[in-house]
Order: sequence, then C-alpha cells, then structure tokens
Amino acid sequence: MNKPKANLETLDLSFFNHLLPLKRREVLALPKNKFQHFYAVKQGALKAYQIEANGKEVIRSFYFRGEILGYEAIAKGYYPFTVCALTDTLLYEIPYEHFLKLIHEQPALQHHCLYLISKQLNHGSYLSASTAEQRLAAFLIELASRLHPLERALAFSLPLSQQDMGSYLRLAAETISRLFSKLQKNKILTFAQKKVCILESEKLQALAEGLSILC
Amino acid sequence: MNKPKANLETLDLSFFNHLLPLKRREVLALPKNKFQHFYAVKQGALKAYQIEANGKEVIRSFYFRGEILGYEAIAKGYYPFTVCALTDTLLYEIPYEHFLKLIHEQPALQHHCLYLISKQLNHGSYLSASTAEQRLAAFLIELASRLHPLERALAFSLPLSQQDMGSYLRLAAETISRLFSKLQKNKILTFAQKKVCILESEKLQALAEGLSILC
DNA sequence: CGGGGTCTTGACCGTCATCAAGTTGTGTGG
DNA sequence: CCACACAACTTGATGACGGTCAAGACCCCG
Repeated sequence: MNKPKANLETLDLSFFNHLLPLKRREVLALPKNKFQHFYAVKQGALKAYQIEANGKEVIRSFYFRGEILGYEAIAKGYYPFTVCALTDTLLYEIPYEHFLKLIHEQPALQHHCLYLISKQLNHGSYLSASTAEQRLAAFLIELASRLHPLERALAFSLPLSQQDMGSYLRLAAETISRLFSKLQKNKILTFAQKKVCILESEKLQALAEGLSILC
Repeated sequence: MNKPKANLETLDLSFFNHLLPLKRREVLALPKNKFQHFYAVKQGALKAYQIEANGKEVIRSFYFRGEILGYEAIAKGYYPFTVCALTDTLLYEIPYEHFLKLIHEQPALQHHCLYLISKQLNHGSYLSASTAEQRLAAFLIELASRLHPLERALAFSLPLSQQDMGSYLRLAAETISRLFSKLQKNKILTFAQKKVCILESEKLQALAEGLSILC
C-alpha cells in the first residue's frame, strides 16, 4: 500500500467519462470564476501558463499522457492559469463533484489519484537548481520518463518549442539553443528536428546534479 | 462546494490523533524507505530541504501552522527531503492508512484535505519570477498571509534566517540582506530583529509583480 | 564578558539576458 | 509541387544582475 504498484501509470483513466478533443494551440476553455472539472490527458501535451505584468508568458507546468489537470484549482476556486494544447490533444473530462463521489466509492481509485497528484507535485523539483545547464539536463531526464513512462526511452520527440522550454526553466530561448549546441558538441545527446536522442545518460544525470566537468 | 468556505483554514485538525513535539533545529525523524504518516502543524514552523551534490542546502518548502506535511511522499513511497523545525514545534501525526480511512468516512474532510493540499501547491508560485526583488517581495506577502491566515497581518516575526530565505528563493544570503536594506531605504517596510512591518503593501505587491520603479 | 553565529556592506567577476543579424524550418496558397 | 512569408532556431557581442569572497558589525546565549 505504501509503495505504489509498479505499473500504476498504466491504470485505466477512463472513469473520466467525457472526451474533449483539442487542436494544437487551442486553449482549453476553463471557467474563469468557478472550478468545475478535473481533466486527464488521454493523448497529446499541454502547457499551463500565466502572462506577467511585463507581458511575458511564464509556463507553470506541462501535462502529458496519463497526467491529471485541475487539482491546482481546488483551493482558489478557479484555474490560476491558461491551459493550451501543444499538439493535437485528447482530454478526459469529469465534473469535480462526480470525481469526489467516484473516489469515495472506490478507495483504490482514491489512492491512485492521490498518487498521481503527489507524483506531479514532484515535477520541476530541479527548477531551483542554480545553473542553466543543470535545469535543462534535469528537464530532459524528466521529459524522457514522462513521455515514455514505461520504457524510459532515451530517444523522444520534443512536443514543445525552445521558447516554451525557456519560459518553463526561466531561461532565454537563446540560452536553450546554446546549451543544446554544447550538449551536442560534447556528445551527450543528438538533437535535430526536435528529436532528442540521449547518448550518455549518466553524464546527463551528472550535469543535472551539478557535477559539470565539461568544457 | 466549488468555492471553499471562508474560514476553512480554521477547521479543526485534531482528527490527527497523535501529538509530536519538536525542539528548534530538531529533525523530524522520517522513515527513509517507507512512507507512513501524514502530519499537520499545530504550532511552530518547519523547513523541508535537500543537500545538493555541491553540499549546499536547498529548501523546498516551509510548513506553518495549519498546514499539512506528507502528501509529497505518496508517489515516491518515501520523503524526498529532510524536515527540520525552525522553532519549537508541535505536530499532529496520523498514519496514512488511518488517514485514508478517515477521509473516506467523512466526505467533508476529504474535500477539506484536498483543499489544503491544493492550496499548498500554490505556494512558491513566485519562485519562477526573474528578479531577486520580485521573489523576495512575493515571499514576504505570502508569509504574511500564511503566518496569520485570518488577519492578513502587516507585521510579523520571521521564523527563519536570511540564509534560509536565500536557500528557498535561490538567492545568496547577502542578496537578501541587501534587498532588505533597499526596501527599508524606500520605506516599503521596516525590519529589525527579525520583525517585519509592511508599510506600503501596495508598493510591495507592485514589486512582486515586477513593476519595479524604485531606485 | 567573551565567542559563535547572523547580518551588513563593499569589490569583483561569472552567468545568463538582451539585442541583433543571419539561417533554417514550417505552413499556406498559388 | 513550388514559392513565399513568417516562425523558430543559431550565433555573436555586450552588459546587468546577482554570486562569491572578504572584513567588520551586531546580536544573542551561555
């Protein structure tokens, strides 16, 4: 019970009973002043962002397949950010009231959802890292596991722009570009047409932990 | 139901049935490889931190009166950080299994706990702000409301060192000191012996939002 | 009254943001 | 299928913000 089952990620989310398709760049219409639904990503990817006083977009989180969206809104009573599809996306939708009733009826489901939420809480723990290199390295490692939770694939396609990565990691898009160039030069990974292939995952891990010994 | 009741913060947490006292600087003994308990802060303050590869302490979150501790561990099965009392502290403790059973029996309690967790998720949203000034200003505003949830007091006593603030805000302790000096010089607040008194909360808010027009 | 920790302030330097200009990639309509 | 337009990315030059180091002041506690 303490230790979640290994394949918890694969658990069926179809109790979210209503399907909602979104086109790339389409904004998920969220009620401004009332929190009403939970969502789960069946397919695709989304970003949640705010616009700062200076007009800049700041990305707060990404949502990929199998992840839950909406719990951030419980306390405030409304969604504190705008949610936008990064690719064509399919969402499950469930009214919050219905969701509460459902997890109440199914304790296993309750545990599963608490597990999912707790897991998502740990995303972005590397955002507090001091250097740009650490943050990007850790982000890529996390992406690999989130995009392919079962295989932990070392190759994947980035569903987001360098602009978006920068906005999430608090780095200028130019810095992201420079870092990718550097990582390629050092043969840590290859990167072309948004396809990332991690060549030396241990070294990438070391970079993420701040053990930068590269030139 | 969507909008939480105004005084939800005051809700009785005593269903957490066991009391655990901690002395200042005492580390909360957390099981290393098994996640077993939820905690709620009855009195005092705590910090949760990790030690980075370079030996530096990085604070991940603070916990003040009325806040819940432990949900971060559900997914991993263990606590990802060390928890240490900043002042003499009194904790409620409840076994997770017991907690699950309890909220299952009391739907209102379930909603309340989801509310608390969701609320705590929104803490530190300002950590992604670009400048040191923004982050500190936002942190102080948040502190005011967390330390005195009911009154939203403009004066409060900092239960933490500038070192700790820096570690949380990703700033050097010297930077914190310089910022406090600057804020005092600009009559935004007074600060002595860890006592903060916010004089111009609107200006502080403006700083938090990045509208820095001060010298 | 002394000693250690915490805070303050200054000087210097590194990382990354910004600006700019050029290149590559992508999507749309002819 | 190609051409064009615009978005995304690359790379360089420059400078600001905040980190680091250092030295001294302050404060709290025994």
